[in-house]
Amino acid sequence: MALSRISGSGESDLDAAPAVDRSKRTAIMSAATECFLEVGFGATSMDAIAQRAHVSKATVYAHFSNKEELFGTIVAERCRTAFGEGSPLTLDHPDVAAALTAVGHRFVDLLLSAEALAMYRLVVAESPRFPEIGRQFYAAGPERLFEQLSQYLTEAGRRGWLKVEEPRLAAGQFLGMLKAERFLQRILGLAPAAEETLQREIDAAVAVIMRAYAPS
Amino acid sequence: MALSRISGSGESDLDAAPAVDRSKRTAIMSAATECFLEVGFGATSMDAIAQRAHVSKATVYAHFSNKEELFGTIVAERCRTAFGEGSPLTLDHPDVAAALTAVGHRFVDLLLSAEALAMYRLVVAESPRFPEIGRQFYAAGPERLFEQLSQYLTEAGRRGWLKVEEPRLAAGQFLGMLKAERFLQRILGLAPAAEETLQREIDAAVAVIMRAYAPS
DNA sequence: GTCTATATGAAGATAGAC
DNA sequence: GTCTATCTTCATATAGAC
Repeated sequence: MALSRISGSGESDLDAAPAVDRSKRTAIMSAATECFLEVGFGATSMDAIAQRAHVSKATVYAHFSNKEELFGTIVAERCRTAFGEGSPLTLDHPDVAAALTAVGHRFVDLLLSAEALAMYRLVVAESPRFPEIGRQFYAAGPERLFEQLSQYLTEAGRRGWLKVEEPRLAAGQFLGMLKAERFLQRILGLAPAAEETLQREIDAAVAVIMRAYAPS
Repeated sequence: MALSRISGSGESDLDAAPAVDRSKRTAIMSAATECFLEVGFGATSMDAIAQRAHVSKATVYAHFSNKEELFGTIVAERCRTAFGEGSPLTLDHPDVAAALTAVGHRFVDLLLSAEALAMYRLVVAESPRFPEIGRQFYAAGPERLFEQLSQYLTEAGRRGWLKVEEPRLAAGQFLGMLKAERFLQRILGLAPAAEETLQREIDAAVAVIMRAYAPS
């Protein structure tokens, strides 16, 4: 947790006056992020945010005109950073099964992390009220992952390691198999599965893909 | 929907004994269900429920001691009924691919229905506050489906139609492949996929299972 | 049980001093 | 910009008549 460093998309070299401002603004966003992720939009009060940020409520309103804007700003910021900027998924590995296994582990770890679960819950709950955040979330997270894996599968197909006619679809199948059950169980608050169970499921998903898309 | 049938000046023709009480309670539950599914727990006011049920707010409190109890009652009731009592998934078909395709269609249709999406969103959003509903939802919905499909795969394996060592896992893989992307896109408010796209994905998922678990 | 009317409190947002 | 104090709205919940 503890997202302490929040700056906009650019480096503002003008750090003369807004020095204090920045620090308060950062504290507010940090506090608000925690509150929203913990109890959701509706149950988070501006009082609670101000209190956690060690700031008066009026100061919060000096930086964000209302609760919706604060929420939107935070989720947008979170979408840009939470999924990793570069995502160095080096998929040049010659062993397809090993590469898929590595991707699978990374995916499952990310997906089942407490922060990802909280973020997902928040976006799902509020996307009807804030249609934009659903779009942003999907584009920043799942979409990019699908795209990366899809490109890898395309390349693997080109080299004859696999026989995939629709890489995008195959990528969805692989990630879907990994997500199955476990994510749903966690998001609904059921007891988490054992580590070795997850390991087995990743291996099984890889095996299915390898068999189903084996070059004839 | 809108079960709210209010007999105006005391003309209860066909109804005999528990007329008044039941009818109000039913109207309240029906109205509350609609409200909760539409805007969620937090954004639903008891005033709105009373108004939609054509009942005073005090009457609502005469039947349910508070908002939480009303919510819990409704979701529990919904979990029991929404997923179908019998679920006549007749999986005795000799053609495995056809059977899986049928299951796939049913699953996808249910999953992408407006009501299922609303219910899912509600449960996901509120399960931290109401831990019990997450459990109930999973047991009544996904768990039963997994179990049914798992039993079918077990039987198919026994008859030599497939070679599945872990039916539960394979069931999860199949349903996970079907759920991939589309459900997420819908739950996040993105544009729905074309019908033919869904059809293709179901066929592709069936094909993967058939190839991966083909008897050697 | 059901209604009208109201108590109580919480939360979003603002006024005005510094 | 930042604070304290306050306004205003609205939602939960209840009181009391019928």
